[in-house]
Order: sequence, then C-alpha cells, then structure tokens
Amino acid sequence: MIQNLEIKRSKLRDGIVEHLLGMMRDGQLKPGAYLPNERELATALGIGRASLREAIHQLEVLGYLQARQGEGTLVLDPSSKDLAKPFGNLLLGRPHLAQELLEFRALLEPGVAALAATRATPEDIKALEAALETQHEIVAAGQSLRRADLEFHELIARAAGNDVTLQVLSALRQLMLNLRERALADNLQHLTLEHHSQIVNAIRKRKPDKARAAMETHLKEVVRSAK
Amino acid sequence: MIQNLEIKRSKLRDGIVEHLLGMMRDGQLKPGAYLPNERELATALGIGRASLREAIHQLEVLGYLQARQGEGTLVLDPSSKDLAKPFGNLLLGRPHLAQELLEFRALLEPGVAALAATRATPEDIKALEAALETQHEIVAAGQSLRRADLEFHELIARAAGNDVTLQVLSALRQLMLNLRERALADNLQHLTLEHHSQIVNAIRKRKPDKARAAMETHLKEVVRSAK
DNA sequence: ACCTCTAAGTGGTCGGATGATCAGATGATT
DNA sequence: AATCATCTGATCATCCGACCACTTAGAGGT
Repeated sequence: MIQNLEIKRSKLRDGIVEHLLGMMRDGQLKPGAYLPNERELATALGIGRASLREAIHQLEVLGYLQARQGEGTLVLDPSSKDLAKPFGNLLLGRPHLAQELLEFRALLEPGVAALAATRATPEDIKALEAALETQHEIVAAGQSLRRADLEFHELIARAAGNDVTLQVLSALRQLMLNLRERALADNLQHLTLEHHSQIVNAIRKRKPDKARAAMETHLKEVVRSAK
Repeated sequence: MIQNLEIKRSKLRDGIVEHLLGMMRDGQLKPGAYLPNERELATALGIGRASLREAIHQLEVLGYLQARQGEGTLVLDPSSKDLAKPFGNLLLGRPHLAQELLEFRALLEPGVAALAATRATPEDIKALEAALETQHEIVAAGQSLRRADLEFHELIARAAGNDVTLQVLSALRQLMLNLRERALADNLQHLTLEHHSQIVNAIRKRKPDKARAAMETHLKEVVRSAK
C-alpha cells in the first residue's frame, strides 16, 4: 500500500473544530458574541459534551475563543487579536529558541522597512515622525526607550501594508517582551535614536534600499549588544 | 478572605499541563516513551479523566504529545520537529490574502539564503546539488517542478540553521499549497532552474550577498508570474 | 512456519451529576 | 430615590462510570 496518510484519523473533535471555524468564517459566529451553551450546542451538533469541550478548549488554546466560567464562551476576533498568546504557547518550555527569534526578526525587518519606504502613506510618515519626536523626549528625560521602540517597529510594519507580516512581527515582539526585560544602556539609546532617524528619513524619501540598510545595521547592533 | 485573589483563574487543566511539561523537562518523560494510560495517570494525579484528557489534548495541539487510539499516548521530541504542525493550526482558518503570503515569503527568504551561504555544511551543499540534479531530470521529463521546488526551498531554510525560520517557512508553504495549486508554465520552469542554480552556486561559494540577490530576483519573478 | 481470530489494553465518546462562578434580578437599608 | 447586600438562574469546570473503536499481541489451528 502506498500512503494511507494522515486523514484516516478523523478524531471527532477535529471535525467540531473545523465546523466552529467555518461558522466563524461564515459570520454565524461573530467576534464579541457568545457561543450557545455547551449542552445545547452539543445536542445540536449531535455529539457529547466531552468532545465539544475538547474542541472548544483547542480553539481557546489557539486564541479563537475564551471560555468564562459562569458567563459563557466568548468568540474572539482572530484578525485583530494578536497571535502572541498562541505563539507563546508554542514556545512554552522551549526557551532555547530565544536567540533564534532575534535572528528571525533581523531576517525579516529589513525587507519590511524597504516595503514601508515604497508604500507608506503620508499618515504613516507623520506617525513615524511623531514617534521619533516622542523618543527624543524620552531619552532626554532619561527614561527607558523600550516601549517606544516596540511601537516604532510596529508602526513600520503597519506602513509596509502587509497584514501577515504585521501580525507575525507583533506576536514576536510580544514574546520577546516577556522573555527578556533588558534595558538598553544609555549610550545605546542615543545610537538607537540615530538609527531610527535614518530609517524614517529613508522611508520619507522613498528609498527602499536605504531603509533596508539602515534597519539592518540597527538590528545588527541590537543583536550585538544582547550577547 | 485573605490573600490569593490572583491565582483563582487557574483552571485545573492548566496545572496538569504545567505538571506534564515539568515531567518532560525533568526527564521523567522522555521522547519516544508512552504516557501511563489515562485511567492510571488520572488517579495518580488525583484528578478526573476528563480533565486529564483536556490537558493531554492541549499538549497534543502544541506538538508535545501524540495520542494514538488503541496504542497509547506518545511523548514527542519538542526540540527537533514539528513546530510546523502547531504553527499550521495557528494560521488555520484565518483569512489571508494569498498575495500577502507570497510577499511575506519574498520578504523572508532572501535573508535566509544569505544565512545559508554563511552556515551551510558540506552535507547541506551536497543535498542542494542533488536536488538541483533531480530538478533537471524532472524538467527534462516534462513533469511538474512544483514538489521539487518546495523541497528545494526547504533545504535552503534548513541550511540556514535557524529552527524558527525553518518552521515558519514550512508552515507557510503548507498553507500556500492548500490555497493554490498553480502549475508553473514551461518557460518559467527553465527560468526557475536557472535561478536555483545561481542560488546554489552562491551558497557553495559562500557569497551571502549573491545568494540574497539571486533569491530576491527569483521570488520577484514568481510573484510577477502569479499575478 | 504461516495465517486467523480472539482477547486484553488503550484512547475516544457519551450522558448524567455535582461544584464553582458570574450576571442580573430582587429586596432591604440608608 | 439611591445604594448595597443577597438571592436566583445560567453557565462553565470537574468528576464519574459506562460503552465504543482501534491496536496489538498471543493463542490456536492449519
């Protein structure tokens, strides 16, 4: 026999997962609404509550639902909700991947910056300039640049106009935020500011290659300082 | 009435999940071994079988375990393989524009190729050359290059030596495979072959910039032909 | 030695029962 | 009338015991 592949294992709950996902796609289940209670839903689907509960739990782990005892099971918005939580679960107990996460980000973001340079709307550029201003103030006040730095990179991802990229990066940042609460040294903060300025300049002038290069050197510096 | 207002949200199964993960970290549960059967384990942990099953199911979704009906529950090796499966679940059912997926890939892979040029082992290079050979034969036979193309890109990601990247890309490919079964035109197949050769050459000669550039033009062509 | 088929063990599913928790209705107090 | 405490119903969380479906290994016959 050639392949009996994977599809023979149709655990009932997997079917339920698919069914619920389908209902969410079709709009029968909209974000913010509650699922029918477990007993009703189970009988409606013609399955036992145990199976339904496992399916619901799976979707909860993946970030589509949120079950609240005594209240109901809430349907979340998968597009706006960050992938950070499921991403975090993914790395549960695999701390050795932290360094690789940094590298992954360094691999992706230069291209994102280049994209941003070609696609950024005037509003995007304004937001970036405002963020830059804020960062100057923060450094002048001697506070941590960490939070503003994250927002800055998110703005760039948004300006690149690719939702997949935006979500992946946002999940990544959230993760790194949890993994390491490393404060940048003061001299590095000034360097960071300088880099950010160059990036924004390149985007404003629509110079993709310059934006890419600036982001590259910026992240290289970050990786170097993290060692 | 006293403190502990915070930990109330500890669903019992989460505790079980942590407990099992701990056992896997401690080496009490080694990859390749089987979990005690559900009935025993449940009584040993002092919980009901349903709760244990939800915990096991969660770890299965995350890729740590694999339950097999009639056989047992297998402990997987979380460090080596199959982050791809949970990652695939992650993107399951989220509405994505195919175009954005392609773009995301085009954003990431050039950097991956550059990394591969600096890190590829002799074995990696040999595998790439063998894959190239196979591709020539396939084109000569007039068959579809699609499958071999996917394997080729996977080999490069593997040569880059970054597991996160490898798994993200592999999940991405799986997704695109489901989205569109588009065959490459014949003239494009020769072009693809040419590009692949250039990439392998750059990797063999340890020229990261050339590898990056070659991959970039390659993917640009793919995107262009997909419109 | 080979094949068949049974039996034990395992995860998969079911339905009911009980406990814990929350939101809204009800009623008492101010 | 407004505020607060309590009650009530609904819902998820957990447990239990039974049965179903599948895999494996071994007994037994050929």
